Formats: sequence, C-alpha cells, structure tokens
Amino acid sequence: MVVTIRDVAQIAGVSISTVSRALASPDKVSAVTRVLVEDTARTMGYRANRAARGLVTGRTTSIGLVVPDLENPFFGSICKGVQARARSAGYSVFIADTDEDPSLEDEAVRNLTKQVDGVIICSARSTDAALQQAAGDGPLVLVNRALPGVPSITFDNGGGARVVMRHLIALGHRRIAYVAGPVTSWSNRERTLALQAFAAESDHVDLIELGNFPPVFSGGMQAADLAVASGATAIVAFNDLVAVGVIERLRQRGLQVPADLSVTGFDNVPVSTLVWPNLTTVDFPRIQMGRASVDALLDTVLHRTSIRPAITQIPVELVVRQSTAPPPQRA
Amino acid sequence: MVVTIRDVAQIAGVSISTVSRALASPDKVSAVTRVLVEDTARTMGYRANRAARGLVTGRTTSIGLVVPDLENPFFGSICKGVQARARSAGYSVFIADTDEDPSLEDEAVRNLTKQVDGVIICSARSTDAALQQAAGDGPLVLVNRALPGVPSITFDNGGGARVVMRHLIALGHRRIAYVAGPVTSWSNRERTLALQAFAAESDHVDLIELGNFPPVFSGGMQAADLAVASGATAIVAFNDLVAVGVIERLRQRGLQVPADLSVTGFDNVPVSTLVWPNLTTVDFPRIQMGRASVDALLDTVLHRTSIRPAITQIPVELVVRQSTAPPPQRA
DNA sequence: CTAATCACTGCAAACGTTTGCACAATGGAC
DNA sequence: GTCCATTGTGCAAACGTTTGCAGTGATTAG
Repeated sequence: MVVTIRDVAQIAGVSISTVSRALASPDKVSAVTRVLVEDTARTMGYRANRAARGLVTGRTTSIGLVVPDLENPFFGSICKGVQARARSAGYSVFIADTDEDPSLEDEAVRNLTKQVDGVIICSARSTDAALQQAAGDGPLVLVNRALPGVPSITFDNGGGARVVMRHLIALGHRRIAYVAGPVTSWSNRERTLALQAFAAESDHVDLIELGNFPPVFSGGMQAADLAVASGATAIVAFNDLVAVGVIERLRQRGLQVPADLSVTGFDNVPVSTLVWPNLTTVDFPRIQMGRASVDALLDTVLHRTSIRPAITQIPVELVVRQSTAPPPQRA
Repeated sequence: MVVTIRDVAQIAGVSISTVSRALASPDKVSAVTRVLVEDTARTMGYRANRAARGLVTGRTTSIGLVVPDLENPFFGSICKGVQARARSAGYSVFIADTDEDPSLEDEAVRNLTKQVDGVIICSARSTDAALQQAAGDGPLVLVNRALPGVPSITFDNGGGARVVMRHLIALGHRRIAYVAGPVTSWSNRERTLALQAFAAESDHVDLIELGNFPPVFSGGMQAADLAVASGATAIVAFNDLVAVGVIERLRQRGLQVPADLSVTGFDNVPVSTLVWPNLTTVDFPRIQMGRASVDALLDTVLHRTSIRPAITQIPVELVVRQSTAPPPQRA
C-alpha cells in the first residue's frame, strides 16, 4: 500500500541505510548511488514517514503556534508570517486557538510541548508563572508579551505611543483622551505607561484616561461619549476597532472627524482603510513579527542558544491618514 | 530527561503493556491497577509519545488544513471552527497557508497527506484533476468547493443569490448590477448562475453584469462607476469587501447609499457592521462550516465511509441592514 | 474435587526510520 | 609491492509505543 524506505532500497538494489543517507545527507554517498536512489524514490512516490524519523531523531520538524483567536485578523497575520517562515525552514505548524481562555492556553501548550520541537505563544493570556513553567518544559517563544528569561518578540508599544502623542501635540492638541484596552493586556499596560510618561514631560498637555474598555467596536462606542464630555480634542484609542467604534458614535452625535475631534488607533488592521475617514494609526508589522518569532524559536531549537533569551523589539511606525487634524479654533 | 512508558511501568511495578492498556483502554485492566497506573503517570508527568504511537497504529490523530490566506478573516473563521471541532475530537491541526497559489496548494497537500489522518482543503484553487488525485492519496474533504466523488462542504451560494434578488425586487428595484468576483472562483460561478436564472424568470428585471473584479476593496472602487453609468438602482457585490469599496466610491461621487443606490454584499464578515451604512449581506456561517468539515473528515477516517462522498450544502441567510432601501422615486 | 471459563497481566514482535560501527574497495605515497 | 588513508556501503541497534498471544490464578459449573 504505502511505500517505505525498504521498498525503495529493494528496487534500487541498495541497503536501507544507503537510501536514508542518499536522501538526508547526500554528501555521504557516491554521486551515482545518490542519483539512483533519488530517481527510484521519486518514481515510487516515496515520502519518509515523519513519525518513524521523529522517533529516532527525537525531532519532529514541526512547531506549535498558540493564538487567542484565529478570527481576529491581527492574529491571522501573525499566523501567516509564522507559517510562511516555518515552511521555508522545512517545518510544519500545529495551530491551537485558545478562545482567549487562559486555561485552554495552558492546556494547549502542555499538549503541544511534547509533540513539537518548540512552541510559539501569541499574546499569551496566561500567568507569568505558567509561562515560566512552560518555558522549562521545552523551547518556547513569546510573541507580543515580554517575560524575563524567556525569548520574547514584542512590538515597540512605547515608541508607538510616543509617536502618536508627538503627532497630536504637533497638530496643536493639548487635551488628549486615552481609551484603554483590557487591564489584563500586556500591550495596553505598555502603551498606557508611555502615554503617561510622555504627557508628564510635555508642557501644557493633559492626558485624560477614560478607563478600560473591551478592545472592540462596541468598546469605542461606549467610550466616545466620555471623551466628548471630557473636553478632549483628540482621542487615542487602544486599537483600530475601538477607534472605528469611537468614530461611529461621534458620527451618530453629529460630530465630524477630524474637524471636531481627531481619533487615532493602533495596529493598522485592514479595516482602518475601509472606514471613512481612514484611520491615522500605528502600523504593527505583524507578518514580520510572525517570521521573527520562528527565527527566534529555531535559533533556540537548533543551536541550543540558551545563552541569551533576549527580548526583541520590533519597531513600529505612524501612518498618518484622514482621522487626525488640528483642533477646531476656539470661538 | 523525558519520562517514557517504561519509567511509569517501573515505578508502578507493572509491565509496559499494562500501562499502555490502563491509559488507552481502561476496561482491559482491573480497577485497582488502572488507578495505580493513572496516578503514577500523572505524578510523573507522563505524556505518550505521539510519534511512537503513530508508528505502530498508523494513525496520527492530527489533520491537515489548507487555506489560501490566513489573513483573510473569512478563512480565519473557518480555521477557528476546524480547530475547535478537531480538538474536541482529540485531533490536532496542521495548518498550511498557500498564499492563493495553486502550486503551493498542491505541494502543501502532498506534504500533509502522508503525515496526517486526513486533509481539509478550503476554497481550493487547484484543478479538479489535482484534487481528484489528492483524494485518491488519502482522506480528503473539500470546503467551499464541490467536486463529484469527493466529500465536499459548500455554502448554498445559489440560495444566497436568490434571496438577495428577491429582497431587492421586493424593494422595487428593476435594474440590478452584479459586480462579479474572480473568474476562477467556484463560488462566483455559482452565484452568477443563480442570479442570471432568477433574473430570467422574473418579469421586468434586468441583471447587468459589470464584469469580473478583484474580490477586495479596490475591486469595488473600480466597479462603482460602471454601476452608476449602467443606470442600475441596486448593486450586488461579490462579497462584503467589494461592497464596501463600491460604497466608498459612491460616497466620493456624492451619491448616498441607500437613498440613491442600494448595495449588498456576501459573507457577513465583521467589517460589514463597521462601515456606514451597515451592509445588507448574506451570512455564511463559517465556523459551522469548519466544524462540519471536520465531522465529514472524521467520518471518512474513522468509519471508512467510502460509501457516499456527499456534497453537503450549508444554508445561508439574508441579513438586512442599512445599505438597501427602495429605489429613488423617478422625477 | 475436577475441569472449564474467565479476568487480568506480561512477553515479545512490530511499526519505519536514523546512525554508530565495521568492513570492503579504491587510490596514493613510499 | 606494501601500507595507510579515504570513501562508500551494509549491519544492526535503537527510538517509544501498541497489540496478538500465551500464561497465571481465581472463579464457577458440574
């Protein structure tokens, strides 16, 4: 039924060791046998059994990827990057969607750990302790979350927050409202701290924190009215979806963006160019991040680089579109 | 280092066969040994090596999922459904993103076939012949594409197209433009045929086919002007993204939706509620489709049901929102 | 009390590879 | 012509499981 290395060896008239070597490490056999074996294998449609190979080598040439929500385009992009890089390195990707549930996340990691060469956890919702534990059980890379002692790839959230503030202040805004994301979100914490710091060291700039909101459209709808009441002339939203929600609510109240208020987002997801006005936002190169995480993981796996579990920070950049403008002139 | 079944057996004071049976088929050992083994295994942190098990059983308890583009939320949802259902059945999911490239798709399928129990291909871009071939190499389920002789899960594209037409005609529209998707798209073909048929059998209804456009925002931008020139009062777009593009271009030209023209989409992706006006569209229950595809696959894998490679059709429904209204009164 | 059945457990083979080691053949240096 | 190094190949063990088969007691029927 299925063709094994034994069949190839028999047809080619060599031993199975030779077949194995011809295909895996071509420089260990003579040129003529290599060609012979390669041809035989190809015509017979032979593909090495991964389970058998994994059993003896102890490696699976596959990695695990854990994400909170595959439906969220933010994570979709990261998956895409991970998948592409993994393939080009000859690795396959196991995927696990945790539905934003920390306990499912822990379980997924535990399940994966023993059956892959390494695991990438994206925007981990789990506790530091659980992650430390997981890192001890096998190669692990954290994406979009930093944890000392564990290799981590993050976006420069602080830099993104600062460049947004600089942009708004340059436009002339002095009262700026922040619609924060979930308290449990690591990146929200990073952004909040950077916004506060930047506001504190700028003259005559007030940062108004409106509180924490769900990181989705409806969260923005909720926050918009608070922002208006606060007298802010610019609103920094936790992410693009929230920004879109804010804009929609302002529209309903008859307020114009950016004429009456400026609004910014984070992430630069596709929807930011589908709404009117197009969003000024901070681009997070997610595919690149996916790729970088695979590189970091394979680095650990292959070279056993337990030396420097570095925290890599990927630079981000401001994308200025139509949702920001100078504040309205005081009457 | 890593704990094997042998270690568990030794500590528990039983043979490895007993450990294996206690964990895999608990009814084959006595109650007391079962508990003993289970406890020992748990405290030792034993997890069976999948490769070893797969080697002897010939099954991997994992399935492969091939999608054209993980960044596309349409496929993200399907992945989510597949993943969830697979987990609850004890299966893991290998994922492969083909970047919309048919040859990458073929390769991905070939790579996966030998290392998983079955493969699900989502919106296959490959040729019928290649798919037939793949179906011969192992269990295969097609999603969002129908192929005789291969188990397929599809949306009721025809039904969706008809319900849109009925809605627009009921509103009073008589000149309806269709912005078609890629010629290579199976679902586009299905929708086109249904629209044509429905228009043909309705009195005084003209279906204006504007041609094929990229299934994205810019495709809608391109098509909008043609639609206006055609004198249509309603525009049926191939999908939601195209519909959003159409609306944006109409807005730029000072035309109001739905006052001047009605616009509809397909898919009901999240963005359809983020734009103004919210889109009237056809909801495609994608997560459900993902789940159904796993069920179909496991059906084939487990019960070896080569009897009826059925083509399952998932019903769809119209979601009426703000982008459709009666046509403007003739002056 | 004997024989037969039954429930439980252990032995050992098998799954398809990779790889350390041994061996054979070849070629070059002296 | 001898010796050594080099190159290429094969043998066989090992990886961690599952599972058919056989064996051991215990239980039950006669």
